[in-house]
Amino acid sequence: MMKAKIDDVAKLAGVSKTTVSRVMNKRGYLSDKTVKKVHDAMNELNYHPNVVARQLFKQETKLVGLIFPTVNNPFFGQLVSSMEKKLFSKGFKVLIGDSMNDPDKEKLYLQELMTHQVDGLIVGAHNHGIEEYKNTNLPIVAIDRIMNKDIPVVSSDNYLGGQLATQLLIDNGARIIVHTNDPQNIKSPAQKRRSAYEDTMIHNGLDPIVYTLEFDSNSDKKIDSIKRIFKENPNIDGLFVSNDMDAAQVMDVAKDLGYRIPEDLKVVGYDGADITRILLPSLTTVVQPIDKMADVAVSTLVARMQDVSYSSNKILPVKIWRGKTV
Amino acid sequence: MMKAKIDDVAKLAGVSKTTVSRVMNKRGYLSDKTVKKVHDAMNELNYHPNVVARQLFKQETKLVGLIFPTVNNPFFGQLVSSMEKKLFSKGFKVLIGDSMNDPDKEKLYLQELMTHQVDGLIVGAHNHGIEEYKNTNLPIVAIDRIMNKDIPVVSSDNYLGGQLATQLLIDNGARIIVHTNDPQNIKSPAQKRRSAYEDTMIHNGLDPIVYTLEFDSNSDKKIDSIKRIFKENPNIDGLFVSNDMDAAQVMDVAKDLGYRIPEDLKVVGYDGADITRILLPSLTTVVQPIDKMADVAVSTLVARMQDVSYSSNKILPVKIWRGKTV
DNA sequence: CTCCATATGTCAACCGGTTAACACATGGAG
DNA sequence: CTCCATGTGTTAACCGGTTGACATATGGAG
Repeated sequence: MMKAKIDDVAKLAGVSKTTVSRVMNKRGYLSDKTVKKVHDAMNELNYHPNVVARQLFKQETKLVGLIFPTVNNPFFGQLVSSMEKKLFSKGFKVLIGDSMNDPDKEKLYLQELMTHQVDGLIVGAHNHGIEEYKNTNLPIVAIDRIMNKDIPVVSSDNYLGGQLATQLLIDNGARIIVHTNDPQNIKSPAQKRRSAYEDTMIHNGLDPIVYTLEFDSNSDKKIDSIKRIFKENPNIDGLFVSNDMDAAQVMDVAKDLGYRIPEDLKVVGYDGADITRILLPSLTTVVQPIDKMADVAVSTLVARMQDVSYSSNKILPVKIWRGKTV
Repeated sequence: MMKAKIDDVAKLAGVSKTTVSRVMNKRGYLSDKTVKKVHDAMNELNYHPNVVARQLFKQETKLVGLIFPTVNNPFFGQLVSSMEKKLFSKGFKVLIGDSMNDPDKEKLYLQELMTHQVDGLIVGAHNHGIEEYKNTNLPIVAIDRIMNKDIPVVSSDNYLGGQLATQLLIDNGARIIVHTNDPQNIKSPAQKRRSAYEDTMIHNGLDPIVYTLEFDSNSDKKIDSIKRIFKENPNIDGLFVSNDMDAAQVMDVAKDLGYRIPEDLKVVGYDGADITRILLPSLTTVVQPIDKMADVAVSTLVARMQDVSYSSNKILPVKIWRGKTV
């Protein structure tokens, strides 16, 4: 059975298709009687306008591309979900690309989003050196990463967060403090947390000790890396973990090795997403204002689309959530 | 600056636009020299074909609509993420609608997806009585819910899971066992877990005790409902919670009230999503095969799109993950 | 009488890619 | 000589909705 088209609605309503288009777009003079006739015909035919035709004509898709490492993660999941809601309320729908920290996947997704003629992009993936963004000629907002000077960035204060986390450990007596972070080829915001950690440690006359954890949750390789931290630092008494998922894994391994948290080992995580706060409320963590980041990112993108002025670089405040691990 | 069109590529390559189209679609006879000339021109112009025009002509968008309560939740987040990956590998992109268990939102999203001419739908929202699905004439796959006899359903074995969870509590000595569940107007799979719990309790000569928890995480109202469980059942020694997020909250409240888990109170959750397994590994829970559900749902949808045969009702097995809460 | 507002219709081009049908050219096999 | 394969071009219609320009009709105000 054929889908109803505007001509079918026009015929059933006994008006021209121009009139149907006028009713749909609320344009021109229209009597109440005609409007009702058209709506009745649409309902009877179960007519859905084909936005593809409209998109082609208007050169605008009302689609926004979101490129993020994954949504199966508390921080990114909440951020993407929050942005999707805000964009929907402004009449946009989102196409999501999970880049999994793989530059080739990120390029592929970008390519796909370009062919789908998205009206804008919000990019939170952190692969370095993707030159293709330069060529898109699209309004872009970046999350947590500087892409170039023309693209506004929304982030939380990762440096301050790193300072707060490290200082909290020091102030609570920790001295042999290890920091875990992403590989350095991944230009993620966690690198600022590392810088802050290192600066704060040196400032307190302590030795920075950094371990790299790969971005692939729950793999044996990661567990091995975590075990190596304890093996190589038997006197460890503090851990600043660059994200909450890793923090959970680190604590699990620590407990298996006999450490009591926080008596023997104090732990601070990072992100404080809603899911984490419910599933692991005991974790002391640096809380990013995720919903606020989403709000600012969407507002900035819409402002760019409309060529109105916007603030180029937003750094939103973080705060410490005191659980029980420090 | 204008976006390059197929005519621009043709002109730069010195061929006809029909030849460019033949190159893009790998159709007809083409010399290697011509193919190279066209590709070079595309690269030089940074040309992205406009799939909107193609969609209009071919009457196919390669978009799939996903309607789920939310993605900011371990179970749904993993399920949607997994489906998105599988659909992308088959050439589809997804448009997501978060219905938040609100029938009006679900209808609105469905409407929007229809106007975007999605090629199919995977529906995991559980609002009752949305008649509009009947009119879509689209291939639809449902997750965890019977919509009508024509729509294939993919679910895990919620009844068996409920049995296993309840029996595990009983086998480990619990006798005053409470079950928490969604409101009954929400036709979620959790209702089968409730049935199983009730049947298993009665079968063991015990009284079923069910409490309703609203679907809005971390609200004070929910905390109050949880507190009421302990107030009204001072001799409680077992809890079967219908999802892991609620289980975490229930345990948090229980600990605040002085219960030791599992000594004083044994707890079993449900879902076992990857995120939960990392953030709360101690939780004993019924693990759904989320990635397998995603795989089956996508395969079934694609089969429906291609009018090839498929299995109408897939119930996938669950298993118990023994953490430390039982 | 003229002009304006209201109301609806007609016409046709447009958005960008797809593609069928056919034309023309060349070379080789039967 | 005929037919087929290879290679490329031309033409034009199509997908569905949008919309400007203009036409026609009616009624009322100045």
